[in-house]
Amino acid sequence: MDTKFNKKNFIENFKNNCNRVQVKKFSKGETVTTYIEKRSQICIVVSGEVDLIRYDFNGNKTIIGHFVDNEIFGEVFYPANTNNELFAIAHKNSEVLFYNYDSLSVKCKKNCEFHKELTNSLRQLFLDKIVELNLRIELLTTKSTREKILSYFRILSKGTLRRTFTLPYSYTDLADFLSVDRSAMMRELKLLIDDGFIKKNGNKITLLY
Amino acid sequence: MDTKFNKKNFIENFKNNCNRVQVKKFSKGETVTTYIEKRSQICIVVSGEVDLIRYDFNGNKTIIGHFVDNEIFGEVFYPANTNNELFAIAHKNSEVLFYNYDSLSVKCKKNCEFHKELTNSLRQLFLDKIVELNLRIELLTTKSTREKILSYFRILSKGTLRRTFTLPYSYTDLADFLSVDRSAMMRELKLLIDDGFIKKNGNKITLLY
DNA sequence: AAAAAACTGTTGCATTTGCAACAAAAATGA
DNA sequence: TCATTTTTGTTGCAAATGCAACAGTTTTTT
Repeated sequence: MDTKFNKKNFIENFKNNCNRVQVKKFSKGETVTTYIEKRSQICIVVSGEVDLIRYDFNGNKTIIGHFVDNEIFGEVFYPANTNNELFAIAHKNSEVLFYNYDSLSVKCKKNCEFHKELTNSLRQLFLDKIVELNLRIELLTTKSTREKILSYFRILSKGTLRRTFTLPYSYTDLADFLSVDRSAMMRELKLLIDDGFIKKNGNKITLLY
Repeated sequence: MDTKFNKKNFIENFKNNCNRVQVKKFSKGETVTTYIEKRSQICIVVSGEVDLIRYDFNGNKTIIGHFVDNEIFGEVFYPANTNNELFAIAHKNSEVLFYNYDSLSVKCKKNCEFHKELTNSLRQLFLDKIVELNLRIELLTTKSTREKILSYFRILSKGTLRRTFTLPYSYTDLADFLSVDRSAMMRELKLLIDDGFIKKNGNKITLLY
């Protein structure tokens, strides 16, 4: 993915220079946005971590997304006719940048450089998001917990070019990401160790296959 | 989703006027692209249907995507470090438009209007794709086959504003889309009928909840 | 019009998975 | 530093799900 601009720099500049954006701070546990109003709002994590939480028909709570540095999220990325209530909640103290997708083509008062760049940059951010979502779908569409785990580990291994790597999630969050029951996942991890597929030391994993 | 341009018209114009794109025809069963080379290639279904097929580590075949009119697909939307082999196969006789994402910013020889529009339009196509992928992830992250089915049916019902609607997939394809075993899904459908949640008449479903 | 291919519908059975529950360890924060 | 919260690790059990297999329809192709 030859990203033709530096995402971090871009967002930093944008945040400091353009008066059409807002940056707000949230304490851990606070609601960042509700996915009910502001349909055209795009959010970017400037610092911290934000969870996307679903309360379904029966009131069950599931973490369906987890956003960190420079990731985009917001209701604009979700279909209007969903059944569920979605909430973006600060997982840690966080800073989030907001702006309206609608206002993209309009010049801001400062006539800032960043609006000119925005169209191209946003396309790249969108593409990155698609890649990320397709990756997740690849994992979610495997048939077994074992395959989900192994596929994910193989991806991490390829990404780092190492057989040993550190998990970017806690085991609790990993279970959410893979959409499996945590205890079932832990059980399967133990079986994978017993069967000689992996080694596990805290949140460090070694692939042995 | 206030799409600010007509997708169908846009693609039709693009196809006819810009000499940087190629449109090729494929017979049912032919390989459209392999997701191994041409990393920067974007594909659009002009007519027909294209399946995205995964052969995993163990050689199991799964249909992980299904593209129809004007949908975009291609290797550029997939992470480079995937474990699996992906193939786009024509599900019916199809026409597919190809062009390079790289060449986006370059003017074509005709200096065509469509290249000027392309950036904005593509951003919208990307956004549509994100929405579609998020919808699928919503379904895939429910805990049970019953919830997957009901959630999807509720979405179709809301989309059409009708309690009775026609499924856009065959039951075989629906099972793939929801990533459940077909026979297990059929069993669950019967239970949903017995429990009075739905009625089913061929590929027409009525929600009763 | 006949043959082939794809799809629907169904079932028994084995396995996988989720759920509930709890103790111990680690991390957080007041 | 002590108390609280979060995470990890584990297990028995019940329920959900995948798999295999096959017959009957429907659709497509020749």
